[in-house]
Amino acid sequence: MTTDSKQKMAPVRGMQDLLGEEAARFEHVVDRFRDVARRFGFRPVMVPVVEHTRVFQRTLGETTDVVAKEMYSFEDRGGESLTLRPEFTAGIARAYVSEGWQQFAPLKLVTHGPLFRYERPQKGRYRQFHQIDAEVLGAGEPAADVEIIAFADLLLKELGIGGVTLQLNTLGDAQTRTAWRAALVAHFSAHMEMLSQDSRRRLESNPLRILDSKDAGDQALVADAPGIDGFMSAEAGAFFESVQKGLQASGVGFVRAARLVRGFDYYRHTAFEFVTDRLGAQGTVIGGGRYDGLVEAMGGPPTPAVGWAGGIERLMMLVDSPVTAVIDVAVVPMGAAADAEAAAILAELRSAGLSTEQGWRGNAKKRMERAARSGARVALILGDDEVAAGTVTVKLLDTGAQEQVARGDLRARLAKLLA
RNA sequence: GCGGUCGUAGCUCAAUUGGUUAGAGCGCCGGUUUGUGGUACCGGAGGUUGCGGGUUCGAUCCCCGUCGAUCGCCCCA
Repeated sequence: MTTDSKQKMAPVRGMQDLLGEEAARFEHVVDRFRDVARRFGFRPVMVPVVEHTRVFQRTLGETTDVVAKEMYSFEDRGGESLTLRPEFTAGIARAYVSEGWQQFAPLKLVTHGPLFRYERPQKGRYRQFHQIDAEVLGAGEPAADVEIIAFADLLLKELGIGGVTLQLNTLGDAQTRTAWRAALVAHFSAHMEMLSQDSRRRLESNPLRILDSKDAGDQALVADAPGIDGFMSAEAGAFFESVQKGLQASGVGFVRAARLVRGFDYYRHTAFEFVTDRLGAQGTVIGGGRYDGLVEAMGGPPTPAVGWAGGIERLMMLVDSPVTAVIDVAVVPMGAAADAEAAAILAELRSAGLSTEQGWRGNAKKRMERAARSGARVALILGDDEVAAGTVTVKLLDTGAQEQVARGDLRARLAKLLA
């Protein structure tokens, strides 16, 4: 690439490098996710980043944008079509089938990692993005829906994210959804000339989507479109009722969003989104629902399932308290004898569970500067005098107070100071 | 994929309606102090103004293209 020789190296479009506070916030989101997952009894699952292209084609529905134009697909050296995963659910369902995980059902699983979609990047929307993901496989009870939504709700609380609303809806069972969909198509077809260009296309591909069109003209039509409640089967109605009662009992606040639908074909019953108005056009922070037909479509046994995914980049933008890495102790050795002693002290403190740092270069001033900047609470100054006397100078960096501590008493003294 | 705005040092931004050698703060490196930080003072490095082309005596500034960022649409976490 001779034309690139002058050009600075840059990340691929829509992919980003994170360092410092941003990287720390990313980790913070994942840490809280793991902790809350543990409390809800979810177990980790690992699935590949790459799948056979047909895994996503079959499950996402041929007409969705993700499959039609957003997949990172390529041929490997054997000529097989592979795809970088654009979402988690399909891969997990595939694993459930190919690994015979039905023997463990019901399974409560969590995972997180990178996903890829070839889209126009925007704030909170990237070509490589990251999600946290939770799934319950093999449970058709509304209590599973309640539990997994409560999980997301508690996570948002633990992250201190306010101003997020849980929007809840149902798509009913297969009959309900089919009947409702037919009624919507009839309604919108009757007013075809008033529909926006986009919505005319949706009428073919995904009529439910017209319901949350942002076009003002469409919204007028949507206002008197038939609601799902008129088509709900008794079973589907009872299911939704049960989910709502469970959420209320769990203290999870929500609003009914009758226009909320899901893009993917395999959703049934519960659909939900945690939305915010702080991220521009990308309002959804966590979204999910029930997908009872998916595993069967993958060639597995009929398996009810419910899950959600949350965008880590979006969540980190809403975490307002920055989390900074903290070092307990910074060691400042001066001179060759001190270097050896410092290595011994570092090994000891690290084994004892303290986070430690040491100045590698510069005079005492430079090393103290770095020690202060590392965020350390205590500096250990170690020179020829201390080595000879078998002591360490312990300095509290916030007050500046310092004292001589015998080498053998160091750990006990530090434990007291850092408590 | 479509439309709007933007692109100057590592970062945040200046540069009078097109005019000498493109500046500042922060950060970085060094010094005042080769055993003491968060303050102060002094000095230094660092830019083909995203990239390519055009107009002009002359372009950071005007025009076109391209790449990237950003906002909205589509779709979605």
